[in-house]
Amino acid sequence: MKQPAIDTAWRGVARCDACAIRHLALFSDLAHEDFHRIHLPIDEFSLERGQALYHRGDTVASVFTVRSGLIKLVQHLPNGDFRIVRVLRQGDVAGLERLNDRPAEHDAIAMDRVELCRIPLGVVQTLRDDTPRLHRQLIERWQRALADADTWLTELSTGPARTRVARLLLHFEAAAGGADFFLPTREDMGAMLGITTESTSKVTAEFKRQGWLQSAEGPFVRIDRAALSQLTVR
Amino acid sequence: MKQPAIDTAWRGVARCDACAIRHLALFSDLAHEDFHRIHLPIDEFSLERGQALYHRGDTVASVFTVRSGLIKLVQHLPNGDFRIVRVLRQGDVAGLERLNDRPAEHDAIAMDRVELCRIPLGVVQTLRDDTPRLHRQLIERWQRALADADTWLTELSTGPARTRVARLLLHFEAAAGGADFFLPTREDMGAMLGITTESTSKVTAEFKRQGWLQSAEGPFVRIDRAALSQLTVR
DNA sequence: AGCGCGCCTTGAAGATTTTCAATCCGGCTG
DNA sequence: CAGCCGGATTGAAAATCTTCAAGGCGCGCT
Repeated sequence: MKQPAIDTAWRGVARCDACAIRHLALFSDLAHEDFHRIHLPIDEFSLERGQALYHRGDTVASVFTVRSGLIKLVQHLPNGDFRIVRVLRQGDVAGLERLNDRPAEHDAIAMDRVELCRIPLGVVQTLRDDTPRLHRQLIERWQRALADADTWLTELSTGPARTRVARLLLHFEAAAGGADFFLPTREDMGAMLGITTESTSKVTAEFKRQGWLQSAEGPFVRIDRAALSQLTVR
Repeated sequence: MKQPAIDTAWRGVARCDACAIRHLALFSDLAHEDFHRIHLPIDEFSLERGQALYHRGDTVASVFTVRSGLIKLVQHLPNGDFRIVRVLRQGDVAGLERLNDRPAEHDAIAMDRVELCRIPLGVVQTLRDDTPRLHRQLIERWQRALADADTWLTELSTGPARTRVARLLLHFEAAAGGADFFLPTREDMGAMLGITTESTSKVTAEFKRQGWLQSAEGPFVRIDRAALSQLTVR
């Protein structure tokens, strides 16, 4: 069996009760006491763009929460086609299915530099069974993942290319809270939208010409929300 | 708020411990004793094709398990487009999100005659918190729903129309255990695949001409698995 | 500075899909 | 039985996408 491709930047043991993104993370609802119930062998590490967190079929003994950056979940078809079925961002959990002892269902790949926490399955499973709060959090995650999946299908895989790209950009912007956001490669965008890299490029290039998509700091961009929303309607 | 559209054939109070599809249903793992822990005000009823089980935004106080027939979960876009994001069949649970107190996320519509059990939320919630077995079942359902969603995206919304239709037919056949299966309307198939009704019709008509899709008893059909699998590869 | 590499952009031709309109078909109704 | 209705099918033209190929551009490396 293929082993997970984690061989990278190990930052150290985490202190979850002092975590900067605790309000977003899996353990957000744990009470102070819960943290002391067990020793938490949780550590932080990071991946560079393109590195895999795990591959389909892997049976890693951990789940991961994303501290920063973006992780794409990729699913392949026998004929070589593939789709990005979801993108995980800050606070999301990768590898939820491992909690049910299923092998990983996707390839999980860093889209940019990503910081993560590795949480041993055992920790989550124990805490889950003991603390209803964590339990609720977990269900919550399932729900969110599913709602996301449906949205992708309905909004990002329906209609002509221009519409899809517009919706994707609006999504990213919304997810970033209206701020500038990271624009993935054309290939990745295409894989999210079910269109080719070239088509994606043609559309984004046009959006740029129209001034509806402008680059900002570094790899970030901003959009003309109103204009793109227009495209979405018709 | 819109009320659920159930006004139909009420069959009566169910006896879950004697249910014919118990091994598939939500309560499959409950022990005999569990059934006696509470009185189960669960009843059976049915919908005719086209009738709604609930609508997006409804806050029905029940979940439903499908005893027979097919339910489509439909999601609409502001511009009037829509996609079928999943199809529920025997043993599946409709309205899972209600367990988390979220309003329904889709329109749930009968695709043919459907028999259902209505299970009050309270019953599930109580049992869930008391019996780990039911609890595991529930998580299991979430997982399955999510895996389905991903499959739809990867297999049914990717590639040219012929390929998608072929994959859809293979899916249906597999879900029916290789037996003859119910072929939805072209419109519904189109909504699952993200293509127009006409395109769907053209492809299925061609498949019929090729003899890869033949009608069987009543509304049922059978397929040439090998031939359609071929289309899937390239 | 020169180069190579990875990704983006562009064009043109060809293939697919959508659109729009007409017909067809089976079943049901008056 | 004629007529009607809701799908299903078909065709032709127009709109979109994909394919294939050729540059470009920016950036890190030597």
